[in-house]
Amino acid sequence: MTTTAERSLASNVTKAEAWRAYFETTALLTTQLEKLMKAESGLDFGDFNLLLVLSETPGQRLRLGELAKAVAFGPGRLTYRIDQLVRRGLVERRPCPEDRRGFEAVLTPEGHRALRRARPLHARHVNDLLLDHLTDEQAQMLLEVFGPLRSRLTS
Amino acid sequence: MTTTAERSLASNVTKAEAWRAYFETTALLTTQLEKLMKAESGLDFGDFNLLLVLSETPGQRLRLGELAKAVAFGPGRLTYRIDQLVRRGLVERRPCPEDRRGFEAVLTPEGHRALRRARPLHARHVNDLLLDHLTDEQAQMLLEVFGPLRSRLTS
DNA sequence: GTTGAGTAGTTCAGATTTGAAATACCCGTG
DNA sequence: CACGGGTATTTCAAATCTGAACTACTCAAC
Repeated sequence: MTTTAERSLASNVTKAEAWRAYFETTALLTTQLEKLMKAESGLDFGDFNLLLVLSETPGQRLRLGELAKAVAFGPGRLTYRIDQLVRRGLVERRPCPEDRRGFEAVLTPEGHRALRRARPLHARHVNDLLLDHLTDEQAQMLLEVFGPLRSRLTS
Repeated sequence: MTTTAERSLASNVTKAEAWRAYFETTALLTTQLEKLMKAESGLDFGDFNLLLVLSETPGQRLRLGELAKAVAFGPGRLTYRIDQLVRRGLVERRPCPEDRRGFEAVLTPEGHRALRRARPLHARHVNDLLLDHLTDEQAQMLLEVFGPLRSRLTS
């Protein structure tokens, strides 16, 4: 027979294993993806995600704070990264009219081109490493797990 | 009617969304976990994982290279981190008898204690942030997705 | 045993990240 | 309009990470 306590214990064991698998594998996955991306396009993961977020926003512009939240960067890190992108001409830093404390990052045409070049590489690697190995149900489940989690963590 | 092409397109869209949710949420999650861990125990994520891996190994010792693989650290990074841990007395670096090029990291009693202290904190946060929100089926699925992926990436 | 290709770890310089101030501005209240 | 607490971003030093040499050793072939 299986008691409630035993069932809940078994569940916790599975959950612990799930955490380990998820956590350790994610480290491997992002490491490898990062390496591939940096080697093949000139954009590392951080660059790519910043440009991606910008590209999806109306006017391809975003307040620095919003951008920071979107990619989970602290303020110092964001300033540094944006400086880098500005120096490379992929992004413009422009003072914000409504709030003189603020700035917005604007995707430049170069930035757009760089993103366009990098995107298929990125997609290919993500497919190769992860998505092609997922059933539709698994993908659905990932969405159901991480979507709500994102809201919870963001709020 | 739904053609094969349309179905596969829909599937790819879901998969792309799943990737975004997974990837972005993981960044948020690890950031917050890192912050909580560092604040409450003296161990950050890297320390914790190194000690954890060591603690699970027979004799609580492991060749540096193995350890590096286990936590997905490059060689320079591992040397740096192990130095840190040695300095704090949590790990001992000991020459390897069978191979004079090599060293093994050994968990010290202090290291064991530090891990013992940190573990419940870690578990609590992981539960709060993620595991408590998962159904058993979802946990099972995470295991089924990331377990094989780990093997694939490790090999 | 000498040579030479390969492996384990370290070192070092440069790049990036962190965390804690510092600066400039916003906004509500008196 | 002056005050003061809050927000947006930058700055700076210290910590950490990366990648490319470099050192010391192994192992197999000659």
